[in-house]
Amino acid sequence: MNKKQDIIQAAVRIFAEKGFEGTTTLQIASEARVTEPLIFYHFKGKEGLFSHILEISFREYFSRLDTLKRDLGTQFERIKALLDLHFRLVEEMPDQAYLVVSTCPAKLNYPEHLCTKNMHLQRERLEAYIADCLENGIKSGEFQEVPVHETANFFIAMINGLFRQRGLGLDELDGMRDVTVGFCKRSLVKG
Amino acid sequence: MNKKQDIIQAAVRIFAEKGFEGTTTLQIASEARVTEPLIFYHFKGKEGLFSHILEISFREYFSRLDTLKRDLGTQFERIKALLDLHFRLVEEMPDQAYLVVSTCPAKLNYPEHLCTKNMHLQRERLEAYIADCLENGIKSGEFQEVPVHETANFFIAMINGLFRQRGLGLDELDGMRDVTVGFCKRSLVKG
Amino acid sequence: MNKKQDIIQAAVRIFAEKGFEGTTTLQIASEARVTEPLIFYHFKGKEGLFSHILEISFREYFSRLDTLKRDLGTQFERIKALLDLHFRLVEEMPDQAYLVVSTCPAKLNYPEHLCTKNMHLQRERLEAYIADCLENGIKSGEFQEVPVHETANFFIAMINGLFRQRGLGLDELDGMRDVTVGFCKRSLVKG
Amino acid sequence: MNKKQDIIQAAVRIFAEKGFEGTTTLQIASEARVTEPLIFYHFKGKEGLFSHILEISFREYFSRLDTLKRDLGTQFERIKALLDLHFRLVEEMPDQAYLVVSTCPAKLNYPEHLCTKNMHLQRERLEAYIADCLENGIKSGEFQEVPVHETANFFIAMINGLFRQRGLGLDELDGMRDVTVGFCKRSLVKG
DNA sequence: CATGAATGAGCGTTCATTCAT
DNA sequence: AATGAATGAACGCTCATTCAT
Repeated sequence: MNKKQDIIQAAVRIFAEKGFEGTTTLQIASEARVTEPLIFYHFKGKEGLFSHILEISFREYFSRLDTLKRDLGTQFERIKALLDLHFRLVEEMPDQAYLVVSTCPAKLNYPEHLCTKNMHLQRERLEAYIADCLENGIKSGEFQEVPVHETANFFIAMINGLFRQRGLGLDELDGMRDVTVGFCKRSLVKG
Repeated sequence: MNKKQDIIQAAVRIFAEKGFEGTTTLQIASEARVTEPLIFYHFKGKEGLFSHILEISFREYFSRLDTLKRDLGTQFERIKALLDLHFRLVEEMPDQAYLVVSTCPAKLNYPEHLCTKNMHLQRERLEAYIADCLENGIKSGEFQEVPVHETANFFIAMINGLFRQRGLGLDELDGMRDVTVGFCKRSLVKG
Repeated sequence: MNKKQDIIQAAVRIFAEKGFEGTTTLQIASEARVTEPLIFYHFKGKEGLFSHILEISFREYFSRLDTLKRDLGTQFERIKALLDLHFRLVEEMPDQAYLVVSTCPAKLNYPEHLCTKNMHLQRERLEAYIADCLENGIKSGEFQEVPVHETANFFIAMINGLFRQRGLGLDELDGMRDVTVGFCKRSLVKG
Repeated sequence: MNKKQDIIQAAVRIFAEKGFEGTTTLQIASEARVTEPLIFYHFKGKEGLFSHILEISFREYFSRLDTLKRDLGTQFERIKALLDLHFRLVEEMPDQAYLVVSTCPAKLNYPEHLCTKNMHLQRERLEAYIADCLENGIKSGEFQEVPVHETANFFIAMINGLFRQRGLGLDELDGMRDVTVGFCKRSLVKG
């Protein structure tokens, strides 16, 4: 079991760094201090290992999304919770986070690919969550009137952009979270 | 001359779709209706072709950045001009735009790579431009007081996120531009 | 004990179907509902298992040859008994019969191989038996005068051809036996 | 073109000696004094090379069958011509002949395989030819009355057996041809 | 007796690249 | 300018085998 985990750990790191095609099974095996065939023994091959990692990453991600509560004080606190969740994710598992964000889009042309299905699922869930916040906030007078669908879409793009930037090590996390939250709050919340 | 352009065109499309490692010279040659050695005759090889494409893409991008005027009416109009520039770019040359955004980050570990240099250059220029807008706007009372550096960083991430999303065909362009501009305006501009 | 037999049974079938090189130990293990190392425990390995099968197959074959009686009524009845023996063999143990006939020849280049030795032994015994029949038959006036050595050789080739054809399921056994016997009888027996 | 032929020549020899699975592309490349990738350049791979060889072998075989004349003096001369054709074939191109006879049967489980189709075609043609000879010969009184279908089948098995034996170098050709022809003549032709 | 984990050796294949023409 | 032939290097993967348990 130890070596199996070593493989996963090494693979996550290298896949994140070099992408799927740019990574060789030998690189993974070397970094995991294991021989190549063991990758084929535990997972079914390079693709299988990659899928396994995606699966556990998406599972972790979706399970975190599940923890978002519907009944917080204000709608903006729900928005903030969503942003926090992503900042925390990228902080706690930066490689996995970046791996998904950077390699999955390349698979969007293959409708049956694990990436495609999960990415669409992710977008649907994020959009539903954000749209719900916005609608409630607008109805209750907490938020400005904004086009719900497009704004949700904008949020998703923004989150992805922050995600990638963070994964690439191009900014400092602490400041960014507050600035992001502040930026969104001023734009959405009335007064 | 014709075939050279055919190669570039094919390469841009396939590199954008499959990434650098995921693309083979045979695929490019086939799509360009050309034989492989011609790629080596015109460019120095796969890497050379890739670099050539990056070079012209970044050149086009930077030359567009150069057209941004410093003395528009308000600072937010300058911000808006920057956003417009990116939306227009992704609309006019979607493959090149997406290619740069999606494949360059993978090279950030190689400090000497064309991608790395140009990406850092891009970030510096964007940051300088946005920071200048923000500082002027804050000083003149047009903008809220925001942390300049972090907000510029946030803008860059946001622009990248929108860029990628658009390149992936995951949203509709028209609505997004207005929503984005509106979102930023409400957050920045006083009153 | 049970599992050891399961392995042999599975191996005979798959070796016969796919040849020695075309068969993997995993295939055998799977079909025998056993793990691969057990093959190495009971036999010494793939080659050992193969040899074991050859050994029992040839043993069975030679022991059947031993039962052929020298003092039947006519020499042609001895020929007929030989043909019958082979038809019965392929009927009773088709996989083993076909396995030997189809995989052994490939080993003829290795003089030390079990196959080579046994095949030469088989040819010698068949030739001796047939030649004896022919010589006696010719001397007694039962048979036409035929070149003994070459005719024996012809018989061996014919038997092998029928064997293979039957093993491949390309003809119906019943009719073939009578036709074969009749064909040889008319050719050999006088008047 | 030279090297392409070298590959074919080497492949025919080694495939014939070791079978399809027992042969490695490296062996072929080495014997042909060529690098492995050239096999994939000219043919599409190991399987492609194998198919190519089968194709030209069967083509040659069938084109020889086409030359068999229908209007020879006697029906037995037609039978003799068929036997001669096979003895000549194995003499002139022993490797190809043996290759087909020894490796094709293993593919009979795959109905779509080139081998399967061509082997069935071969059997049909041989059976049709032999059956025609027998029927005419019986009608005209040249031949004994024999069951046509089964005897044709017997002939095919016999030819295959002789073929294989010869390909394996287990007998001497010259004597065998006369003995075979004589054996069949005595059995078929009246008086 | 039996297995899960692990490996060394080698296989068929791909790919970017070179070279003679 | 352009190509067909050819190759060195490396890749993902399979397989028979070993070993600790």
